[in-house]
Amino acid sequence: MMVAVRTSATLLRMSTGPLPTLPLRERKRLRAMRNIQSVALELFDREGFDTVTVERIAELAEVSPSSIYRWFGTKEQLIIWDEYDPASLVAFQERLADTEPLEALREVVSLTMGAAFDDDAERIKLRLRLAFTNPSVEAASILQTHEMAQLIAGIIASYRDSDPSDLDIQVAAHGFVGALLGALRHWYASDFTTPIEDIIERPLAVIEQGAGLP
Amino acid sequence: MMVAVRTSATLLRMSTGPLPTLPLRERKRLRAMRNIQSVALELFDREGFDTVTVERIAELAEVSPSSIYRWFGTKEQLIIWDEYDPASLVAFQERLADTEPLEALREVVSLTMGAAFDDDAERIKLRLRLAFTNPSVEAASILQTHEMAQLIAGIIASYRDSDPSDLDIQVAAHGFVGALLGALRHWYASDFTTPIEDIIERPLAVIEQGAGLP
DNA sequence: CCATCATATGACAGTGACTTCCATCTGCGG
DNA sequence: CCGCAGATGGAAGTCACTGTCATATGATGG
Repeated sequence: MMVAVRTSATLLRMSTGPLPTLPLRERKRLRAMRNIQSVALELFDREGFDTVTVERIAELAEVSPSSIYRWFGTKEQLIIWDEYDPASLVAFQERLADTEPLEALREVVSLTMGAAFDDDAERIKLRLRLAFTNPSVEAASILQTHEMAQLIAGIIASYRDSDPSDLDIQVAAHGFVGALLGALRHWYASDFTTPIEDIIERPLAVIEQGAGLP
Repeated sequence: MMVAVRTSATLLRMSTGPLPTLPLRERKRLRAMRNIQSVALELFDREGFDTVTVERIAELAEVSPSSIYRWFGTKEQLIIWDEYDPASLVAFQERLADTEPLEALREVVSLTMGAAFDDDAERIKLRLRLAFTNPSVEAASILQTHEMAQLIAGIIASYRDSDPSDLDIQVAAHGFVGALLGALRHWYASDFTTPIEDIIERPLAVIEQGAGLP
């Protein structure tokens, strides 16, 4: 989440109905997960992340706690999880064939974050607010963005035919996601009034031209 | 830790004895904490972070688990905690009177990371390895660097007489610590063969001139 | 449409990090 | 040396998370 990237399939989707091609079992699980996340978000919003137990979410969503842990892994992922993340990753990797990494990143992130925000702005806001409000959720979010950085590092490395642990690449990848996280924090702090384009554009500009600070 | 910054007091210190000015009670607590951390690091190194329980660390260090939690807060902080961090922060803030923020950052971080590494290289290496190896410790480390970013953002903001949540400032601060974390990860991956100067210099260069990537 | 099989779910019993509370102890000032 | 404030240790409790296994349910071939 947070840096949620959506595939074109999502953009074409008009309603929130399930994709008809998926097996019945998968569809059921996704529907349950959507429901569980909704229940969890509402409870977290009303009573705070720490106060609400997973057991209570399970009761309200009418599933077993075991299933919640099997599907989401951790309590924090109830907020962080984004249904469309996997598909978005695929879309990003497809685009890499045509464009160079940073440009592909710009296009996909920009396009899909806008789409995600248009699609269900309130849910995105709530998730970001919860992420920046609670320390453990924040930690999980940050960790996730760092996994993204490692991913980007790997992609840039293969593009330049060098090693992912290369200093330049590490610094650029982590600098970017760090800056993106900072931009998202600003976005949240500004109550989402800053245009999305800026939120994407500035972190990329930092890598390309520097922050131009004092 | 990780971006450990040490005060000049530390640099002047020749042995590892306690500072004589501190009250007896504080000295005792610091001595206990040093010992607990040593015990913990050794156990984590030998048996893995998840396998070792806090209770067992408490037994070996001859303190109660209560005290460990009171002093360190979390199990992860047994690795992350750095005795000299608070004093280093003070040193950084003192230097801000003379120099502009980025330069002060460069000087203090460079000087003190070098000193820390010279002082007890093996301990630093071990802590970094544990931090980059175990997910929960990594999360805690990353969270700490983000607190550092917020701190830097605040300092730059007051220097430029603007708001800490300003987009430029947020992006620069988080970009820097993100890049620094990336550099540290590279440092660890290179088995600490990369010169420390580079580890500090590159992240700052990213902010000042960009990564110059593709 | 049904039997069979693979797989997913739910119930249960743990483990261990972390919190809270209180009795006890120990430096510290008079 | 005494009395006090604050620190420590001990015990009991909460809850996230993990394994295990019987049961249920969707997929598959007849």
